[in-house]
Amino acid sequence: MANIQQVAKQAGVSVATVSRVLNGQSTVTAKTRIKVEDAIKKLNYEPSLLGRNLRNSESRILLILIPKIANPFYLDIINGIETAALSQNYNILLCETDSNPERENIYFDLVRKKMADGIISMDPAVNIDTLTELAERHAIIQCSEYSEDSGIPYVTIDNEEAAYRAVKHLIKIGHENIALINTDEKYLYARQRKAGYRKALEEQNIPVNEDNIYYTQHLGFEYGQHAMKKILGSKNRPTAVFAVSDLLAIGALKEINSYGLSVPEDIAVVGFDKIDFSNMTNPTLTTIAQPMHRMGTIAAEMLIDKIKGADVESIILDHELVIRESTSG
Amino acid sequence: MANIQQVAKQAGVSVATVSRVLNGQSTVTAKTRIKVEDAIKKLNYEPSLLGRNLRNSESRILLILIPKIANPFYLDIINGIETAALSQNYNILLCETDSNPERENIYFDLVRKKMADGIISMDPAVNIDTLTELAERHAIIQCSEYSEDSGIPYVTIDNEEAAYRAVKHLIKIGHENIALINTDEKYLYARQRKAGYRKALEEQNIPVNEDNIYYTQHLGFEYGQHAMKKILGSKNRPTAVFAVSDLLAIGALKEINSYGLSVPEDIAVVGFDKIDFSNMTNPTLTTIAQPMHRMGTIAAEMLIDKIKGADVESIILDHELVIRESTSG
DNA sequence: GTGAAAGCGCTAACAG
DNA sequence: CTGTTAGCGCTTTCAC
Repeated sequence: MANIQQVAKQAGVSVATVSRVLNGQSTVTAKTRIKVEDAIKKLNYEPSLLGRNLRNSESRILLILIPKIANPFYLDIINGIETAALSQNYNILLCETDSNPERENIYFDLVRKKMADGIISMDPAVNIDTLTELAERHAIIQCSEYSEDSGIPYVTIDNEEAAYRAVKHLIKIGHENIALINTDEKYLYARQRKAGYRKALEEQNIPVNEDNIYYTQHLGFEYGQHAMKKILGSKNRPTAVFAVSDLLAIGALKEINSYGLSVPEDIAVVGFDKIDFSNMTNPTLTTIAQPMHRMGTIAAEMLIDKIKGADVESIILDHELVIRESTSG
Repeated sequence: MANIQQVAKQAGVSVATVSRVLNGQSTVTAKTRIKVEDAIKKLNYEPSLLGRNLRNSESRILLILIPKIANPFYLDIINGIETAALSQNYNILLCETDSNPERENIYFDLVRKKMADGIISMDPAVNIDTLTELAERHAIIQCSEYSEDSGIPYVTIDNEEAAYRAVKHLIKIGHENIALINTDEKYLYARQRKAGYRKALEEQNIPVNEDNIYYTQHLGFEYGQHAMKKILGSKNRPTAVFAVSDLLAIGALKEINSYGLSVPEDIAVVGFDKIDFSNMTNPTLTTIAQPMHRMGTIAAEMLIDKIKGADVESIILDHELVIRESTSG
């Protein structure tokens, strides 16, 4: 494997000149350039990023922190990040924390040790104190889930407003007894979406019944199934369900079917996220669409700006209610 | 940000000694060690991997090449790879090629330029010539999908045998008119699974009807739906379907439901892969389980061995037929 | 327009 | 047991 010295010798120039050609600097004569390019070709030379990165004190690697790769919610965001990153010559390291602090720390270490230039955190369970501390000396952006107090710039949607619209839609088509399947309120989005649910009900003077609010520990499909089982067994069975994630909603859907009831005739269902599978269920799922891809590209651009030393402002993006079969007979 | 020199000065020792402490070498006095550790703490020092990696001529990064992150098939394998990699202090760069040669080349360049130490390729659409050429100078392992000719070590299952068992199961429960939903035969696994399908039929003297074999361009859900639509419209409607991927099978399931027929009463369905969602459908899907996680850890271990210069042998792992509702009324 | 030389931060061979 | 020093491969000033 040739290095820059051997190329220089082969071309009969100095390493500085080879470096100039490599970096496309225009201060090189056409003639010299050709000589160098020939030598590169002849030796099959590839510049080492290890050398370059050390010299430039950068790794050109971006960390993405997510709790679970398996959660389809992140897919489009990741794609957006990747597109933006690649276009600026950055690569992304996808880090699944599994909500495990040890794993998280392995990845934090990567930026502490300069193997990564910055972090996009999408993990609701991230240790926000450590993240905040890290943000003092490193570039960090929060995406989707965030903590206002941390002072770390974020890009997200208005979760309260989105949940409000979802529930308002259910009310508009005639429902009053609406259950909420929420996750643990330690997560900001859970609190925000619940607030939206409350707001929609209260606005129509429908009393908020705490018994109608169900909490799950995780976002998995089975948890939605489980919550729905409880709902179906309750005394005053709701006629509609709003779940704070599609995965939960799809679980609910399945449980309703197994129970012998129909969606939306007996019970209407609304999800949140518009994951791919929300279109594959029977019936298809009414849900809230977030501009995932855009959120990703914006997060990446914010991060890269921050790495370059720029000041970066938080952004709130638009969302959309997608009405499908699960709320329209 | 302190460097090793400043730590050495602070501790009143040489950089070599600091390096020894960092790397846990036992040739350092307890007293000196303490001095160094104190200095490290005091300066909040973190060793730079950029420097270390250049010096060691390694990046400790492993590339994983997959066509689509969104394909749930890869999730567990990736998890397995990650577990094995992390335990040996490697990190993984998840590379989605989108079956796009340009993207692929960006990632290949990463190993050419020493920013990655090796590749685990799971992309059936990979440019095998380039990969083979790359394998001359770099560590590469094929996982799941492979090319025998390339000479690159692989870990996979016996696709023909697995498909054979799946179809045999359908025959055993009474089916004779069995359709196959396959993908493009440019992929080895497609050819192998079809061979298994043939073998099972021929073994029972059931003639193989080419009209019963349907091809899809991609592995997506919609393609399964589409293929099933054709099958339902055929003159001599099959009573069972074997799809070479769960995604296709789930699409077929949905189409059958929309058509007003029942699974498995009217048509039995078998998939392949045992992705998480195969358990969320109604009815749940009979499918072939591959030891994904193990396949991942083995692939990672093979790759790391290869990076270290060892000789590595290909491995074929066991699979399992998981019988669920879609084939048992 | 090109070259010489310093240095990014680290490890390891060698000497003592 | 510890220090001196060379060098991993590259970029970038500073001279000429």
